[in-house]
Amino acid sequence: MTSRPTLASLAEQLGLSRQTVSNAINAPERVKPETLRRVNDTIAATGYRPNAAARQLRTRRSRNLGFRLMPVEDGINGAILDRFLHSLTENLQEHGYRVTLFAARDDEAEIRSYDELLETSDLDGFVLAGTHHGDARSDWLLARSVPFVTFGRPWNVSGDDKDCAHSWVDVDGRAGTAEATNYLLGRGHRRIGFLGWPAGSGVGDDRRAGWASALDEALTPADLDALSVGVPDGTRQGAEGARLLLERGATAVVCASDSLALGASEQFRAATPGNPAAVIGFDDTPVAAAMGLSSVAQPVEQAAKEIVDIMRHVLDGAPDEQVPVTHRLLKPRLVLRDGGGPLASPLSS
Amino acid sequence: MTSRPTLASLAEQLGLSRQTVSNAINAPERVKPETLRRVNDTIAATGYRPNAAARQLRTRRSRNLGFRLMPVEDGINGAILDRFLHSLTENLQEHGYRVTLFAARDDEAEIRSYDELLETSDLDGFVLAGTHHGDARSDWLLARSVPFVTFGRPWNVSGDDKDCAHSWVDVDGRAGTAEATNYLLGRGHRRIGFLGWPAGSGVGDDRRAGWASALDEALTPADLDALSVGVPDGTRQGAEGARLLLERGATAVVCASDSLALGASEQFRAATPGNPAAVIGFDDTPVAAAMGLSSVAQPVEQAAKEIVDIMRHVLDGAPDEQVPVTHRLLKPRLVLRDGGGPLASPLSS
DNA sequence: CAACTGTATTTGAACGATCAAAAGAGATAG
DNA sequence: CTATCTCTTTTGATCGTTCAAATACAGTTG
Repeated sequence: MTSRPTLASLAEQLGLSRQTVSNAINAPERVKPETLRRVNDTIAATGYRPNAAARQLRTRRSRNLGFRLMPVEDGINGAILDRFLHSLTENLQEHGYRVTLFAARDDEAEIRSYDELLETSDLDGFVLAGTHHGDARSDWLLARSVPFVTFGRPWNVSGDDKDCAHSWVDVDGRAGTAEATNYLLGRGHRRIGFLGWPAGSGVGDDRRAGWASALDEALTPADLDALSVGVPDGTRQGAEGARLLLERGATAVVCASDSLALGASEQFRAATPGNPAAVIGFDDTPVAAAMGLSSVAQPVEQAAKEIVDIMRHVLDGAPDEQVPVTHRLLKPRLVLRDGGGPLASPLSS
Repeated sequence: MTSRPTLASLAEQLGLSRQTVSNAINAPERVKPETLRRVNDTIAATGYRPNAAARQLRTRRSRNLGFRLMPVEDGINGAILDRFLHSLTENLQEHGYRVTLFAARDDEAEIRSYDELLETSDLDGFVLAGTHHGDARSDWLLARSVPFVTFGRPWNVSGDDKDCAHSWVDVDGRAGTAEATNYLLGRGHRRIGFLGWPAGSGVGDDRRAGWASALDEALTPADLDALSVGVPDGTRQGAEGARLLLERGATAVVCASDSLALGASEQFRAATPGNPAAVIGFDDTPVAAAMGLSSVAQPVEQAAKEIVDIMRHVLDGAPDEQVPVTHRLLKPRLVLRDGGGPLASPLSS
């Protein structure tokens, strides 16, 4: 066994030239079928693999995409990004791409990283999670026409998604909370509260809107107003908010996150012992599963797949081809559990 | 603004040769101080960054390490790997290394990935999580003398770590459960149970051993035997196991995971209403934090740092220098919380 | 038969860095 | 004055691939 085979060594072995072997790999249609077969045979026999660095040097493509790891926050909601990242990696891998991670404390540091990673030319593009409108990061990338797709809408103030200059894939939170609310309506609840975050966050307001739309006919605007509470994310805050909602006569609650739902569920169970809590969370995190909490599940695997599709379109397309900006809104799925904590009996439905 | 600066363009600008500029970057001591200053100035002025691909092609180093994303399991314990990965990325980044992710369904597929990633020569080494003795992966990597460090001991049957042929960093689970048990002893508990997994898993047995050693004097062997329960990981199983322990007179319990602890805590609270549950989990996952559960925290950040240190030693050292195999066992930390779920009152200690 | 067509293959250069060895400039010694 | 040594800088080759253009060859065509 000598050294690793290269194009040149293969070519010599076959009595061909480098370039023909190269063509057999990258542009098979240019090569005579008979030759192609011979080349493929020896490639298989020798286990030849093109050297990534050499290829990258010449083509200026690394088949590597960057993903920024967000600072670990509460970790409950972080779990969903974990699943996303996993799925992203798998999907990209199938198409010969890889994910390179990088960490950054804030958006500014993230941009510095972009610069660095692009300058050394080892990344072809980026996948961003959680952009906001006027996001310095997307602006920076757009200005340099670096390929990127975001998981999450930019939430531009105008509310008009059409003018967004970059592709994104997101989950329709509004549809999710609407479905959750409708489910509770179907179970006979009327005074269904919404436990979310302080107004102003795109995601939060969207989720609230779904709840409000579902109750549009069942409740008066005044009631809607009373039954909507906004608190910072967290279990304790969730319990606090739920207490308020209970005081205002809520018999069920739809939450903007599983953290909130966890706190709320505890509060509801304490208030109405014996009854399974009519609390629905968001994100279907492992905690929700462990606690038997119903929750709205984001189809992160599908999101990752769609993002990869868009990316491939951009990266594998002809160099000058102008790929249209794509926006995809995915429907979440309501996952029903007994809702009463790990030991509660199943719903008698 | 023309095109990206290269060594050659810098050299021309300075009236020097490529190699001198290269030396200024990679071996400053070989360059006259005055020249070095001039070079550094123009590097700063032009924002020059060496092209990673070209460098990689020549040096056969990518400054990229591979990390396999495990299949998402329960996600509760997955959170700890998430933190680890984050810290790993940050630490490597500080030293000019990057993390490339890849997914694999099983060990065999993982090995195929190694092969692929190494052949195309874009990875310098790997960081593995969760190895076991006789692990095909570590054997494969060792046989090819690919640099790698594992997070987790290989748990070889002999129990003798000394003969392990590769470097690892791990957390001393035994010390963790011992500390937890001692804490409960200090609080007046005597019949302290252990809720773990079925015997046979290295990690699980290690954690059980810590509990047993702390109770060595307080309990008879028979009691120890009765107060140790092994069940598959999960909240429901934890509750089930805790029921058993309560029947056998346990007043407190140390668990091998937060999932188990979560179920146990629920069970204990139901059995002794009013009292905060004397349940201690393991891993200090977000769930534990959210539920106010005490737990043994693994210093994953430190583990990541140590792993990076070892890796740097191997990769940045002289090519022929034989780096000694390193084993590091880190002490976990007991994180105390009220233990009574999100709404329970704090301990009246 | 010369001129054209199209297909299949080859050649030389380039990508941007580093390695190995040579060369130039001073200093020191014999 | 030459030889030797050290310090600094330069030269030419090389890593393995792809690009752009050239070549070879067979088949049409007027």
